[in-house]
Amino acid sequence: MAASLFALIDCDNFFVSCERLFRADLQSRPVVVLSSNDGCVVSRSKEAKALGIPMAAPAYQYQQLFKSQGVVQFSANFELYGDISERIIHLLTAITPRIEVYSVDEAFLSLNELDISDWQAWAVAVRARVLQEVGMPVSIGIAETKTLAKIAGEHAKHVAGLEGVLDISGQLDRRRHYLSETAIQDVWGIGRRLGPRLRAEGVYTALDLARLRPRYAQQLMGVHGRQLVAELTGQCCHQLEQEGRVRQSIMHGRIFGEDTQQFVVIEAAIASLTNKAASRLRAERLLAQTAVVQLTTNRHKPGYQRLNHRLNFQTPSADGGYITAQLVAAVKANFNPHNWYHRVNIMLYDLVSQDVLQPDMFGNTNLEAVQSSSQRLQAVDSINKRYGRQTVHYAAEDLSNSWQPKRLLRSPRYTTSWQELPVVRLLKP
DNA sequence: TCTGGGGTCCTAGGACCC
DNA sequence: TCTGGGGTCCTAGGACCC
Repeated sequence: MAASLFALIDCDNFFVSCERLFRADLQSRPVVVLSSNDGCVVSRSKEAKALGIPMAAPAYQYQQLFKSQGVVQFSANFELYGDISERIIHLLTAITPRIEVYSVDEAFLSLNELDISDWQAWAVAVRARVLQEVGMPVSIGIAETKTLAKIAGEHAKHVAGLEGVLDISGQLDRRRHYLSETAIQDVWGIGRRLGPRLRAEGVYTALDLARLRPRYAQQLMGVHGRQLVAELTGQCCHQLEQEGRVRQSIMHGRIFGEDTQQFVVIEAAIASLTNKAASRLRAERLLAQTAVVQLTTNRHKPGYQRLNHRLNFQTPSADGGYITAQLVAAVKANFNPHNWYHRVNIMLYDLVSQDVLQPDMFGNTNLEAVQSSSQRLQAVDSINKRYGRQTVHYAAEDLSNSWQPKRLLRSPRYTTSWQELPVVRLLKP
């Protein structure tokens, strides 16, 4: 079997870089992007990192610093980020169809099929092309396994002189050097729990981890540990995953714009989030057999309360109206009007394809019920596709909008809304 | 006053079976 | 009074990712 070779393409400070695309004036200023409700910092420019603003910092604790240092803040603008992400994927797919879109700002490419002699030069060219055609700065790491490519990508981003590109394939000394320069908690798969546990065992760097006996690694970290050691020594455990994987769940949740004791506000939020999830189900030709609703108070305040309700459907469904009605009824029965509710989550599980609807033990699929609701839903979906999302929606979604998160600092949806296109002004000489 | 949202996978333990 | 061993399924919770 031929040895494997991967490239990781990773956008630099993705959300911030998206905002900068349309704001040339922000190129060298500190910029942060905030989560929904403008709660915490989810993306930071290099300059913002240098000011000591940590990832996930609660924005309210840093307002003073933002002000004194001239940090520019944005609310997350996911419409914009999604569109930029698609453009990059489109470009990379033209380079090779052997691509795994790992997240909104990262993709793995399988390089085995490409006939290239100088990977370093190739990566430099790819990087220049993404910058030229989309305007996005990226880093590229190349190695025999995904875990090693991630590590190479991290160093490509930070080590001066590398210019955003690092190939550590086929060079044991280089690989060892960069592994020894990688702190254990920066290894892909080592999080806030395993990091301290490993350090307590004397494992401080990726190189220390690579040298563990696989059995011992498995004892410490389960089967992941064993795979991690293999990946760090160049044995590929994680292949490229292209589309075709079946999705396990769909979840939508929101922290409310303001905490509430009113049932109608919660009903509106449930209706809206459930219908969003259900239309995603239909877009992927799936049906859910289980739905869960969780309603909670603020966990940062005393007297934290959770209401958790699970429903199993005899006939799998993608009918947002039906699922909403069930979930709303379940919440209503357990609703406590003295609580200040803070957040609601909707989850759809046990997904099956519409095409292989399983009959129950008596041979029934309730096909008629499914078909009549699916005709109605198809009509709704095609209207919304043509005239825009939410053109047709449930009245319950309009009962209140006070649950909707605040996005006071959102930039225009430059590339996805006709009303918000960027405007170019010509200055007279 | 103010602390995101959307996912996946593994494991331990209980219930139950023969 | 004695109190096995092997197996499956389900669930909750933990851990990780971006």
